[in-house]
Amino acid sequence: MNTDDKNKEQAILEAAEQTFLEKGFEASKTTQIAARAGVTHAMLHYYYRTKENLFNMVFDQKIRLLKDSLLTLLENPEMPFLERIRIGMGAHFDFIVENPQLPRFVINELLFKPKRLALVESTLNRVARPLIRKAQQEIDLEAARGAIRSIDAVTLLLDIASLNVFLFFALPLIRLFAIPEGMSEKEFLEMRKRENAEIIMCRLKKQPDSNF
Amino acid sequence: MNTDDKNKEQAILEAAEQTFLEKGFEASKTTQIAARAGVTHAMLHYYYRTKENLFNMVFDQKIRLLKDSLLTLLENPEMPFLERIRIGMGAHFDFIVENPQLPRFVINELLFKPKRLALVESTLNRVARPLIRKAQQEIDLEAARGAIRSIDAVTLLLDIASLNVFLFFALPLIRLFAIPEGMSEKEFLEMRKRENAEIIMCRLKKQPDSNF
Amino acid sequence: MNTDDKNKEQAILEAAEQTFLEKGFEASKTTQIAARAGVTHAMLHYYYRTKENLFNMVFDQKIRLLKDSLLTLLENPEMPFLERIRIGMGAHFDFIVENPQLPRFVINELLFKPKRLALVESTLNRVARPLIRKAQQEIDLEAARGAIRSIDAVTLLLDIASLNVFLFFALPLIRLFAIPEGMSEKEFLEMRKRENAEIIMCRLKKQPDSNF
Amino acid sequence: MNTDDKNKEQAILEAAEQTFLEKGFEASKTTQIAARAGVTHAMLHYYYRTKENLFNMVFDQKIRLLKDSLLTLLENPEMPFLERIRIGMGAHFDFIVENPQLPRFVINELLFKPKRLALVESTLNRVARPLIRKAQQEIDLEAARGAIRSIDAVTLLLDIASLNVFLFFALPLIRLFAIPEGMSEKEFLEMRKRENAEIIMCRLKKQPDSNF
DNA sequence: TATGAATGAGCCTTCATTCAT
DNA sequence: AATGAATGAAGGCTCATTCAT
Repeated sequence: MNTDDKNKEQAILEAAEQTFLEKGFEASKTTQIAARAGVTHAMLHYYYRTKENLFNMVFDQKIRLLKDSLLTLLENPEMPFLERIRIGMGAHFDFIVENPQLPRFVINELLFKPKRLALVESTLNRVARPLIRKAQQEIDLEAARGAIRSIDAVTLLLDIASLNVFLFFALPLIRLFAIPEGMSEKEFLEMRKRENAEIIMCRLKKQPDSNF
Repeated sequence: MNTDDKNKEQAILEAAEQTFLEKGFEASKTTQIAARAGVTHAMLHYYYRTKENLFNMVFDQKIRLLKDSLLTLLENPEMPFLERIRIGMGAHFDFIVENPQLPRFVINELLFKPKRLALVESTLNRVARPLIRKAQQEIDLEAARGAIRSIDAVTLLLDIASLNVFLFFALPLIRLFAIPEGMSEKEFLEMRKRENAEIIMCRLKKQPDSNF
Repeated sequence: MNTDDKNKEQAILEAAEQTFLEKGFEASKTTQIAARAGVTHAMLHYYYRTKENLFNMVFDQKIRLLKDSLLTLLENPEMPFLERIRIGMGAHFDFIVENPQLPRFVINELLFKPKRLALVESTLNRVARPLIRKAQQEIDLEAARGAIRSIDAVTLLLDIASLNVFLFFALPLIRLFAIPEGMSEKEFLEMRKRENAEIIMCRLKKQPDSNF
Repeated sequence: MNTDDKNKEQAILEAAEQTFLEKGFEASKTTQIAARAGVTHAMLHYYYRTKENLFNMVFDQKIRLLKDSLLTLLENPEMPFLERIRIGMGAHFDFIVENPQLPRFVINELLFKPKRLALVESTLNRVARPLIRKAQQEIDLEAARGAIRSIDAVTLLLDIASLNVFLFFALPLIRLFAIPEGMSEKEFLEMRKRENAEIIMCRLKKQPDSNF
């Protein structure tokens, strides 16, 4: 297999990735993917046999990307806890900026397709549970020494994910009328990044009863 | 037209609604919708002519539902500002509990389909802009009298929506391993509702610089 | 059956007639005919059972009309032969003006549908052959007494029909660019009527050898 | 692509041509065309995409054929005017003998389909008008020098077309009972060819007033 | 490896016709 | 008599996949 072959195979994969991310499995057509990759339709099936198979390649790569990025985010550099959260949130946000179609893809093609979700369930249990347990331990430690309010780890992670991810679902709407005059989209996103971190900081910060 | 007849027409609409909400336009098949409704395939076309048309009926109803609920949420009962936010957030949350598939439907079929988004753009501009302006005025008033921190209205709304909506995207995942032992899903959602309100209250509350 | 009923039945027949004449059997739809007649689709089938049957009613009526008109044309008023030809041609021409869609209908639905043609073959033989024989006898008589050139009866009839009928096939084209400036379509048709008669007269007129 | 492949594509086109010529667009079914061509139904769509498209291929070719033949007919060999008319009429007649279904096809699918006629209107104006003008000039010249009676060019062309074309519409009828005993169809057509030319010659010939 | 050709299955839709009331 | 509802059959078309070369 020479470079050219690899290129073709890769071109198909990239065209498939773009198409699947944009439209999902059903609305994507192999003919169109092949055309986008600049190869014959038969070629696509020659390399990847079935649409399902091609989709799985893309899917697995995206899941791997997601897993890797999450693991990276949860790495433990020497840094105060809150600072690490703040940095981690920023990195998460930036990751989505780089992969803006990924959240929708994951939700539509993984979370809301029971069959596919079942396939990754065991992996999730194996990988996610320990991570969350570890995170909880650290949070408890911080709370115990009075650095932050006590909080459930899942709750915190969900808060962060909600703020960081949902923005990108709302973006097409926001573009229509909610970006302030004179502000570029990039600036808007920067502002949101700060806002999101701010909210989480505020949430974690030790404070008097929120009795108002 | 007796009850049975109406039932058939209605059954098709309901089957279509479920199917479209679950799978989106492309992945939904009229044959399958008809089967689900317990009618012949031709019957579906007899009542609704085309798949597109049937979809639009469902779509329009959902958009109307969304619009009505938003307007209700933004109504102005006699109540302190923060309390109104809290109540409104809860109502919003409850609305999604009742319509858990709606957010994904709106995102996939409206926000990420440029043609469809373009169709409602003018309506959005007409309806949403004034509401936001009004909200901003009120916020500014509250901030001026020192009741809350100053905040951009869009930012606040986006914060609220993010927290309330994204939860339901993550739910299939959460069900797998993140609901604490002994807690029902209902209890979990109740907890999240409080958490979301808490975060927003915290965000709005007047406080010293978050200099930690 | 009261007047109203008859009206409905008649309305269907008329709508069918128009539609079948315009578009032929296959391109005509019973739904459209019913709509055109202002009755429900089921009504049409209630009265006429099948599309085929409805078509036959229209068809038979048109064939009868055609036959009657031809018989009228070939009637034998007391008049010199050539004059009778001229008058008959004009009447034929006028008949087509009144039934401009009939020739195309007959050609498409009768002459070029072998099955249908077979159905009327025996009738034709019975009716047309004697008429032609009689015409030939008269022609031969006239020729014998030197009033006209000798001619085959079928040839003459075909000449006449060609000139009178084909004009109406060419009319859509003629309308586009061949009607002289300042001449109305009606005037154009009058001119053609005279021209056609002129040609036939010329053809029949006793003359020296056409050796040029 | 070997001979067989081309044959298949070609076979479809030929089957389509025959079917469309026989029945027109609406009454022709792609399934039937495919069967007639001896290929699967999907194959037809593989090569020609849509029925409309396949029809257009046939249609355009027929229009081209028609145009070319007309231009050939109007070519200007060195020959006396009347002789040229006679030769041209014969060629026209022979062209229809070779393409006996063409006139009906043109009338039904072009002249009586306003949309299609509109499509070619500009071409017609561009091509036909000058030709007619030129023909008129020549006629006027001949008339001026006393060689023929004066006549409108459109009138003459219509006379010729009527006689040559209509015959083929009447042919199914003529076959049934109007071909003289002992005469073959071929001989009959030869006779008609002469008759048609004779009539036009007679029409053009300088003569005393047709006052009989 | 590469590809044009080929196909079966399935989808959306229309339509003539029948049925129940 | 009248009609809304219902349906089987068929039509046009797409698409993932396979085959022959």
